[in-house]
Amino acid sequence: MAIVWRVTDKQTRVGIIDVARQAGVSVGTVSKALNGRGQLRAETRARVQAAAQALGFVPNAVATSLLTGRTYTVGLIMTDHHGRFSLPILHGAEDALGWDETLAFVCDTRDDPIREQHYVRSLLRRRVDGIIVAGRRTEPRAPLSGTVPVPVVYAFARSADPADCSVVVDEEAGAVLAVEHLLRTGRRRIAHVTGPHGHASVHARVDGTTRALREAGLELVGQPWYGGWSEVWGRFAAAALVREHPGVDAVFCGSDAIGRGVADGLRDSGRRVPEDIALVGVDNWQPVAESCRPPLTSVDLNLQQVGRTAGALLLEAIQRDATEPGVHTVPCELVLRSSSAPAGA
Amino acid sequence: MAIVWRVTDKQTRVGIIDVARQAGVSVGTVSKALNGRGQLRAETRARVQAAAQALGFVPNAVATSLLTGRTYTVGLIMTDHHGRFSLPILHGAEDALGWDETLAFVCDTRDDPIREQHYVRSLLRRRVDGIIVAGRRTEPRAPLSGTVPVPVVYAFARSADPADCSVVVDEEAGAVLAVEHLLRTGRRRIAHVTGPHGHASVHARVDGTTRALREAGLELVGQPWYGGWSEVWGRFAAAALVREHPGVDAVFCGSDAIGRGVADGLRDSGRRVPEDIALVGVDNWQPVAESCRPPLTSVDLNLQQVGRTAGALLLEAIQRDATEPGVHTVPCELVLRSSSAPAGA
DNA sequence: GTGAAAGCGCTAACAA
DNA sequence: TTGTTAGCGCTTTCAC
Repeated sequence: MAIVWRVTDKQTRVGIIDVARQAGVSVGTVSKALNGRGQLRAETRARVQAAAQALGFVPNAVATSLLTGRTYTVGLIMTDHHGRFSLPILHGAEDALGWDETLAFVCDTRDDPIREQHYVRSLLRRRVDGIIVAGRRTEPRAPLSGTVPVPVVYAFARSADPADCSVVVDEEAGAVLAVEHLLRTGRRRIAHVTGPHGHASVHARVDGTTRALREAGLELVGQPWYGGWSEVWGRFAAAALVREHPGVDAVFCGSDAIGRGVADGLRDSGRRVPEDIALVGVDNWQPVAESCRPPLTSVDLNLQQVGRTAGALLLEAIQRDATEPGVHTVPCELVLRSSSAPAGA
Repeated sequence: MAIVWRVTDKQTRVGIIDVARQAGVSVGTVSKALNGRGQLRAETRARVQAAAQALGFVPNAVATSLLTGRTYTVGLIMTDHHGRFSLPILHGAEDALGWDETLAFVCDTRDDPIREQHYVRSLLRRRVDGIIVAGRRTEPRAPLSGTVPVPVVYAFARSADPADCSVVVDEEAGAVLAVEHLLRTGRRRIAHVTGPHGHASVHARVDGTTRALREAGLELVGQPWYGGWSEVWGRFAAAALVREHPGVDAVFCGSDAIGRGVADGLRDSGRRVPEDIALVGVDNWQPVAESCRPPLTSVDLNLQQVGRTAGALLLEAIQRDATEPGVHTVPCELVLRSSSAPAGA
């Protein structure tokens, strides 16, 4: 970080001294007046405020931070460059942290651990009050490396260290939600088309699916169909599925993209959605779920709520100067669209 | 902004004084050693560095900023909450500004001018070196309100004030690119299905389309089809289009979503893409363009380049303490996929 | 009710 | 080659 010493620092910026001079008081008085502290005559307070206003005074938060040790900034480390997971988390965090109080540095690691380390150092040099680490996948991730003397909350992807504070989505319960909905609307022969073997999300959703079915005294139709996260995979799987299990009357899909692919594949195979086969996806990713034919019922991961919770935990940790360890879970929500309307309807 | 006065400020944080003590030198020497300035014996420099290392010293950028007047931070104001436009811009800007030097505060205005004003104030209080304002639509937008004593660069949506510095995409040239490609691959009866009347993007693309056709001595098939940005609109338009103009052999679509809808609509109407009708979209939005059947050729808006240019201009403005006024234009690029393969292929 | 002064952590001039 | 010191802009204690 090359430091440029400003030879002719623009003295145009008005400081508290200027306000003091203008108002005919001392800097201490200005500080008290502007921050509503201390015992001041109302008239004085008003005079100072008028002076600040007139001069266009903008307090220098850098100086305040140096003094108080708090910067009212946080770092958000994200690993999904498209922001589909991290932006909702950011919004939720802003809500919890007070968007008009705390500003967030957003750092996209582009999945490079070196880059991540650089960003953490950068954030710590700038004395952020805390850090939120937003994941792209839900497998536990390695905690930030090195000593991090500020609170850290992991969001979406939990930290592998249980002593850290993490906020995650209850993906298994989300799958249960989906399957129970299908059962409630009269479906009995339910298949599951999902993403790649080896993804934590995939397994959580498989577990939830089989559990919900078992509790209803049913079994999954066939094995889970593991593949990719893409529509192409969904289309392919749908064709194969109806060939192997012609009696299937519902498919719970591991993502909205898969769900949309399945919808198209089923239509190509001459099946009607939802009349013959009902569909539920995961993500509630609007551009996909709403363009699907028919629009796709989907499990919303509640990412904004994840962000809100993470923000709230971080705030508490900052104020108490200690992080609440453990994994905090946020429930999913089912968003109904026409792909899962009862067969009779 | 409530200030919390830390009664027991954690003295655990090691400062330059601690390093000085540890290394047996003065703070001035530590500063020089760590920043590679001044004339120091190599041995001293090494000793100081070792001490800093041992103590886990992380320099306090807040103090440096207070002194030098530069924070090495910028604000990114975004208005598209999903980040489809602003995140690529952010990435480009990071590249130009040096991601290991400058950190960005990301502020989502959620399309609320009040909120925007708050954010600007917040950024200015924190003494950001500059601000990038990323738009969601390409109509000129109102400049940031109030006095902004740092350089501002508008990206994607230009500022309505020509004295401001803006970086925009040459959307009209993008349309020309698309149409010329269709012409080059043997198409002659080209239609245009696009978004809502009244959007600057829509008009730029219509203009580019008609210009390219005129230059080839051709005319658009029918009128431009104005509608929405959605796939649903694309599907609807495609059906109507082939009814009204059965001879059409290509459609330039105002967005990838529209393009994908058109692809589906054409297939439903018994037309083959690209054999009977070629398709080109705009945005090069991967999830849509690649899932399209067939994958959609698309005009890439080069948003990352927009961000890079904006970042470079901002950096220059920061260093020279003056913004280069005017509108800087970034060209589009055509990304070929199978939807526009020659009819013969 | 208001002013004076110390000091947050650091850098750069200047003195030694 | 190294140490000393002033001061960035602000807040708070303490004296008045």
